[in-house]
Amino acid sequence: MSDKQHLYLVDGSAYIFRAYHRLPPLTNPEGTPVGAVYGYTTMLWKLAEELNTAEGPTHMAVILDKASHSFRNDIYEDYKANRPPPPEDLVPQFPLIRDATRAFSLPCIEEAGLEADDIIASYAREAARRGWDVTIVSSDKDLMQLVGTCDLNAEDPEFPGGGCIDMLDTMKNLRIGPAEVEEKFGVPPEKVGDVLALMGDSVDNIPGIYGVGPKTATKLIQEHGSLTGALDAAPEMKKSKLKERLLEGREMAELSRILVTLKEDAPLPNALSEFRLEAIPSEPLADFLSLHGFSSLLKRLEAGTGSPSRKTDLNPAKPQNEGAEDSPEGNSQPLPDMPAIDRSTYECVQDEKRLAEWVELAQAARVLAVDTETSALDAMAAELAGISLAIGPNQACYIPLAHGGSDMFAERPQQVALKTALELLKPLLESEAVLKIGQNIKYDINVLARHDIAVAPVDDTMILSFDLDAGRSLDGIGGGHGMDELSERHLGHTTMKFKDVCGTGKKAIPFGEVQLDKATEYAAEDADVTWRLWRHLRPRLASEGGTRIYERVDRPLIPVVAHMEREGIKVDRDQLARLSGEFSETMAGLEKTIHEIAGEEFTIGSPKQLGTILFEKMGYKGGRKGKSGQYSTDQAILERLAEQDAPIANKVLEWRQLSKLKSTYTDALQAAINPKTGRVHTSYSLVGAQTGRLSSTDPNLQNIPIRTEIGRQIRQAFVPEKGQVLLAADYSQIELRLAASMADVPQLREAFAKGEDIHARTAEELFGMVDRDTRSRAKTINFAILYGISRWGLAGRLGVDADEAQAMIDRYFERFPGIQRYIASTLETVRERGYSETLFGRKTWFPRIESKNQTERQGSERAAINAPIQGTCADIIKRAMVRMLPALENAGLGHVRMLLQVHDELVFELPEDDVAAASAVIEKVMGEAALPAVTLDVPLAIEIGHGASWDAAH
DNA sequence: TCGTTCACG
DNA sequence: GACGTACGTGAACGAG
Repeated sequence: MSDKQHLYLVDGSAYIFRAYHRLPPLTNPEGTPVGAVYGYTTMLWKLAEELNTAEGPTHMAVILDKASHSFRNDIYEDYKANRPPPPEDLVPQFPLIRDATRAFSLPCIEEAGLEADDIIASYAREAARRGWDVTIVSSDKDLMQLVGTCDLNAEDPEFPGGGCIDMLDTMKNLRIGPAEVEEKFGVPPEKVGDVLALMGDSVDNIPGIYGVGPKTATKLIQEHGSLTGALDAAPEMKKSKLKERLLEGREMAELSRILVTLKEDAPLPNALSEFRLEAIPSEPLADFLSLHGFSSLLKRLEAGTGSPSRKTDLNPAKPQNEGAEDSPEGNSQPLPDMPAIDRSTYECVQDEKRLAEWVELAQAARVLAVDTETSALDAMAAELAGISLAIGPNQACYIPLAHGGSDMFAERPQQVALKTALELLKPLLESEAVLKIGQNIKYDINVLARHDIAVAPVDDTMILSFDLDAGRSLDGIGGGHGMDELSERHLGHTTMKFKDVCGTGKKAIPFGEVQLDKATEYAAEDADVTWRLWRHLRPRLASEGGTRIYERVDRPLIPVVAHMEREGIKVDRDQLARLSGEFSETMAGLEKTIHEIAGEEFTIGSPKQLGTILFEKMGYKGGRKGKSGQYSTDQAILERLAEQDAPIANKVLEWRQLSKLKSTYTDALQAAINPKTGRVHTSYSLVGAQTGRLSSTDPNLQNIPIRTEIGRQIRQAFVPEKGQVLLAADYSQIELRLAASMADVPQLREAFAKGEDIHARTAEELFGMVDRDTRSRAKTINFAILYGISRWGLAGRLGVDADEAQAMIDRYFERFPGIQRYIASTLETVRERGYSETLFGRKTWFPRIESKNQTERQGSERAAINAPIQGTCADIIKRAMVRMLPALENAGLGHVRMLLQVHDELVFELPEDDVAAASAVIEKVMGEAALPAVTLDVPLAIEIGHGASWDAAH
């Protein structure tokens, strides 16, 4: 449909307020503030660039608010009465907004007595009625009422098809369609007005009903269908605050309903056809840009790159990475052999005979999706509530095992006894001949391991997704590999949500208290979806080159990491409690001193209050910073103040350190001790970091203090069992070694081969001499290289100006040309293919690598330079972990326990007498972990220590 | 829920 | 000359 019209309506007034608060206070050469104007101009530029895409606008107009008085004030005089006057330095920018709009040769619409929202609504409806698509460029929630497809207009033969209305939030780069609206409000767009009327709006001074916020408002509309429905139902509600408020507030709600209703039939001052976009003439635009000193845009305009103009023929647009995050190519075809998900087909297995039949069916199927339902999220503490199985699409069941037991059930429902069920399932779950598929199956492995079932072999859809698509979806929780998201993306199916089954917050119930019919629908669907995802993702491994990393690294790692989590690590509760006490005391003293110095009491932990005290009350210099307009009070700033003889700064720093250590470590770790095992069991995420690293949560054991003396006391609380020691083995300088090998830097390779001090060698190369200062600078530069260098970043770190930093970078590249070649070729490959690759073939996608947003693009570039190095390091230690326990076993050291992984370090627990023998095995396995798949040009050196605590092992 | 700060590699 | 600083994480806290 190349003749489809697409109208963009830009909500200019709303935009400039956001731009004003988001951008630094720039001024033009004449000294007029133009920050918001600049933001507005770049936004129009961005939209204009979309002219060239198939999705882009064919028509565009900017709508502005003309005056503060509108017809709503005639109805309700307090409408928008709470609005503070616009900030002083924004006022002179309003007229410039019109200039900017004209500079783009775009029509600019404003009408007295009507707000921008009403004009937008009226144009949007008119255009959609004609079958045009409409995009409203705004994030105003009131406008979300308009989103959706217009009904076909059967009575109007001239315009038979309805167009779609959606929204675009250019700041967040988000498209808002009906699904997003429903996600935000819990109701479809046409009912958004009802929700808004109930909740009111303090900014516009729309009263709503007192005490009703978004949550309650949504619930009321969901339950009663409409505002009137909810208000009418109030007298029948059971006695409650809510009921009273609804009864009392009825009038206010009805008034609010009128205020939030958009006027959709306002007379239109211009015909839609006048909004037709052609190429944007560059002279007025160039004049405007140069007048206000927007020289980067001017340069782009002159260079013709990104010059906004509509091409006459729409080339079939080549796939744009930017838009690809929610639909990786080749993923969207429906799977022809799969029927739609039908929850009514799921079976609840409540007797032994039926369970035995299912086991037999699964044995025959050879592929089985498994999901365990439990009372909590902690695999080491949660109780098993039931198990679901799936052997094909819509062939799924739920086996309740511990449902009922509270008074929510009249009587405990019929179910197979836990012990009997597990006996029947054990041979199936342990059968070499049956592949068990799970979504994050490490969790199920651990839950079932506590019932003496060793689930194997396994496949994991979450990890399949990670190995195929890491980095491709940048949004969402779970890194974009959660089941709900995968189901949506690959199956086009919206799953039942856990919170709809178990509730949320205080009212949440454990899964075992869910009624069986509902529990079956939810649990069996999870298994069904998992099975389908596997069918979809697994074949992609082979066709997209994911087999190597999945089969050789990540899949074998699952049982290994599961085992480490079950082992846990002992912590000395008394030692932690003692530290907590000490920290509290010291903090109390510091707090007193700080308050005395400040001359008043305040919350030291509040950066906002602290900033006010330091920079306003006490008058220290160090200005405001950051996008929120708040004073920054971070470590670097406080250290600078301390140097300027601000005694309070050091006290605050010390207080901060103790506060952090106490709340994050000494207190939290005590609470994390598992009462059954007496140890702390972290949970590792295998998809936690885009680069392939693990991450650790609940508690995070990958960030236990080590850098300061006081922090190290916490490490001392990590201890072995009696008669044993902790042993820590870490890769020395592994990322630099990998860089030297991958980028081919002969001097560094040679230094590593000889076991030289690598930073000293770098200093020698760069500065021709080695002393403390040059070595330290060299070290900083070495790390900067690993992270993707920028001269500003390096300048900041070294305390030199950008020119000097640039000179050092030039020097570095001159001495080590391999590094420069590596960076260039890595970026080239990533731009071409969209992803980076480790030596072992792990892909990380960078959808923003060609972003037109400079900050975003440069950020992606730095990440893309770092990813192959960090990722290769992750691959190597993962391979070592997979081989470690069998190697120890072979050496007669089967009782050595591997407890923790911290990116380049492994921690073990073993009898003191075995340290020498185990060290030899550990060093060999870690040192040779890349082989035979990859031969590095540098040796991997391992440092090993042991002792009576984790601290002592270093 | 978001932003800030800070613990680690 | 603008970005407001290097890469990758997770937890706690205050504030709205």
